[in-house]
Amino acid sequence: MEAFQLLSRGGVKFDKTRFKDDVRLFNKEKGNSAKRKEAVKYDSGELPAELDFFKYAKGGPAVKRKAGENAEAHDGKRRRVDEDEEDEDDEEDELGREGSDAESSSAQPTQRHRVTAKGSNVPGPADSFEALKERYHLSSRLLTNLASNGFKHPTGIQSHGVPILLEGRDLAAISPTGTGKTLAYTLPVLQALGAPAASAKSTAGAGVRAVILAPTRELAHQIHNEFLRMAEGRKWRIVLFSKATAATLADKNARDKVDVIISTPLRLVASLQNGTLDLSNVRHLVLDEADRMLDTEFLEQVQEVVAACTHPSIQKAVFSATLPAGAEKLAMEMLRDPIRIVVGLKDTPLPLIAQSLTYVADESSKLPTLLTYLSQPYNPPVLIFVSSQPRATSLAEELIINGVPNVDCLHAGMTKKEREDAVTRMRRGESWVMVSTEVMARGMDFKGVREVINYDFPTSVQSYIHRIGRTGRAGREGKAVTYFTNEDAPFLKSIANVILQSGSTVPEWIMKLPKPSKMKRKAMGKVQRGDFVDKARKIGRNDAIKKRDMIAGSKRRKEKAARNGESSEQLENRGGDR
DNA sequence: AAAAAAC
Repeated sequence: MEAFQLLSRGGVKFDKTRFKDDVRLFNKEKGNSAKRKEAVKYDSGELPAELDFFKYAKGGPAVKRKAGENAEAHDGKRRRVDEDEEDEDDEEDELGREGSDAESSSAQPTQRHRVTAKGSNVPGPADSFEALKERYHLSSRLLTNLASNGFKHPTGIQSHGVPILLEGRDLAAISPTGTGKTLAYTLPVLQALGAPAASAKSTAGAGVRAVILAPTRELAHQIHNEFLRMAEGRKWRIVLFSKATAATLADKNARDKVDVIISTPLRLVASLQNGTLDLSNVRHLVLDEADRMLDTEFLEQVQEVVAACTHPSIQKAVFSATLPAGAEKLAMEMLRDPIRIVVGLKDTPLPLIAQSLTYVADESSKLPTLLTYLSQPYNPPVLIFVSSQPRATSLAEELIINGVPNVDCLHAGMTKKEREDAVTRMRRGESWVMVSTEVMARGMDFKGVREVINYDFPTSVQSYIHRIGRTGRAGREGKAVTYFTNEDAPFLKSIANVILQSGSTVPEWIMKLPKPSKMKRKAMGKVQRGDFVDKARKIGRNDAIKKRDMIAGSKRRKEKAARNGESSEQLENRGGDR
């Protein structure tokens, strides 16, 4: 526990302004002197030099890249793919930076990914932000804010999605992680607001006019930041809904001056049930991470929010990088005459994320494998996913005990402040190794993340796609490693298929594994350690795979053998399970 | 299929 407290040290207040500039620093944009100045200001002032974690990297014991080299390489690559957007939540950051990165890129983002649109009277895409101004009178203020935040060219989801939303249509948008989805709804919502509710000129009626729902606090916070950046210079009241802000809105007068609310569902539902919130004037409702929001655990809450949005001309939109059939059906049912657009291949990670699978025989082999990995040169920060809160805590402790520097931990069991601090350290590049649960899997946009390690196997293809999507954002390269044990074998093939589909390679023997359903049944049926994979190393993979079918019965054999006094070694040589 | 997250 002591070690864990270490994790929560460094009580840096989460500060949006500062955060924004952190992001800029990462981009080390050239040719934007205004931004550069700001960056410099922070560099020499509030922001510690360590913000540039490459410096750390240089001095750190286990880090391979040198300061300049890393950044250079990174920059060069970024140029190749600038246009995709990020996932659901991305900050504009990537996108915007994207713009600056794209300076040398002649390719149009929108041509990079195939975009498919379905629906009636689909508006054509806009090739540039200026085109949005011409076609839809996108406000000069928004254009200015786009430019000052470094957004030069719309990504695929932006050029297709923004016109649809500006025309007031309902939208289901599927676009890979890190391709700028957040901005794709931020712009139209702000454009539609017009005069702030608080201003005398407002004709919008009383009460909040736009609601954005996201599955985690961290993501809601990030979206809020994005809204604030695009709203700069306007008096819109954009509220990140929390217990504290909800309290201040208990007063109806204050409430009626709010333009946009960004919230997690339950928080909103609580206020609705209190009677301290009225959504009858909401004209725009966005579900970010839509498939997650339509999960059974969230569905009821979301439906309650939807039901509370009673304005007849409400526009609804859902965004995600993944949208399984079940979720899509639910989404389509709540939309009116929707347009559905898919950027790239649905449910496929970005090809610029280099993915690999690493076999670790069992749980006990994971930590040594990770420690070995972290003792060699790597690219910080590394984001490590585990399956539960206790495992996140204990893995972080283990890493600290083993001398890994700058380890952080983030899960929903931590206090609000601890969570905020962890995010801040991450944003500043102070974390080299961040151990987290599924809470970080979706939407979070940390530009610097080079590597994702799935220490615990993801529990779904969607989880896999979102987790590894924390890297490779806004056209950058990324690397994702997934550990698998014998117990994960039943789910291995589905992940392997995803990897193949997105252009990375997997060992041939994995693809020869039988159908997941069949394997799963075997795994559930008492095969303790279906360690056929382990055997594969000794006796050749194909043989091992054949033997796998014998594993189910092996326990019985084992018991019998034990009775006969046969050693497990002998058993193993016969190909039976231990 | 299974856990995490939401207050």
